[in-house]
Amino acid sequence: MPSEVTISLPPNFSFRHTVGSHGWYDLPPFEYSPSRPEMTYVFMPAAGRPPVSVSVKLVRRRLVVTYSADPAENGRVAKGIRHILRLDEPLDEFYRLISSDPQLGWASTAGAGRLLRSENVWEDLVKTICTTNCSWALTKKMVSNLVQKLGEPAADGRKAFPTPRAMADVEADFYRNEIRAGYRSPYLAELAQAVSSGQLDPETWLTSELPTAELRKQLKKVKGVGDYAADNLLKLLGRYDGGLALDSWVRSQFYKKHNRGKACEDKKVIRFYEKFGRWRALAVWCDITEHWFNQDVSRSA
DNA sequence: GCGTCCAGGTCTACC
DNA sequence: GGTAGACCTGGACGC
Repeated sequence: MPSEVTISLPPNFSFRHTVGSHGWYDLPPFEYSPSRPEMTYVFMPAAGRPPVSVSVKLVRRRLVVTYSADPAENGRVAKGIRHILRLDEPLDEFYRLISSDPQLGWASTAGAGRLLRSENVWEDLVKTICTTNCSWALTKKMVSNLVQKLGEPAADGRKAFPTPRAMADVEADFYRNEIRAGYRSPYLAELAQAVSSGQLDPETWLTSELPTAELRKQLKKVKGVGDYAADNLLKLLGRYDGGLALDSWVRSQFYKKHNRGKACEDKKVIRFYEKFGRWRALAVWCDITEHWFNQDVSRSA
């Protein structure tokens, strides 16, 4: 008999805009199909307990989370889902700022703007490194390999993202030959060692009181994390006042939408979103992903 | 089927 | 601080 926990939602929350906010839903241990609005995820083993595989569905403006584990896991599961879907993130100021904006008003109407994230910063950090300098297909391959080859299975057989310890237990050659991480292999091995040994604790970035520019410097100290990766991580940490996380795809979308298809310097992109102040990185993302949700921009859960 | 070229960010060495 | 070249993979392309 599966356990179940129900989670109430903030008024401006959209399930599909949050889960589908960026590509994370397409990477294990997430599973999601827009045509079947149910998200599954596997929480890592914790405190000697095995991974927990959860299924999340929207039922009458509430999230119903079912999982095959002891009901004593209710607290952890509910807290984890709130974190992943950013249910406690205050976006009222952002929505007020964009509500009358011709480009972004749709996002406040739709309840978009919450960017899906993993249960912890460690997982987001490794996945972000796997997005750099390669196609999305290769990112999927690397992350799938990590989960399949180093992740621990939950009761239903689905595997969690590997822990720092599990990743520290293998050599750089394993990442090169088995994960197909290429030149990122020594970066992943070094990162896993640092986190596993306690030398680096990415979770502290969530509550860091450092100014965003300083925190960005900290992130860039991790090998494999450059400008784009640091800015992407800052967004997942809830900091939207860093850089704009401009990669080739974001740039090409901007050129199409705002520059008659012609390439331009990043300075022009930055100027375009300046008016959104400390929300600029979130504004960029909402703007260039608008077409993903064009079929229905109502707050349809 | 094979070889070549290219795109994709980051690192390091160098200026 | 800015720049060039290397890193590695997989897809596209030509033969």
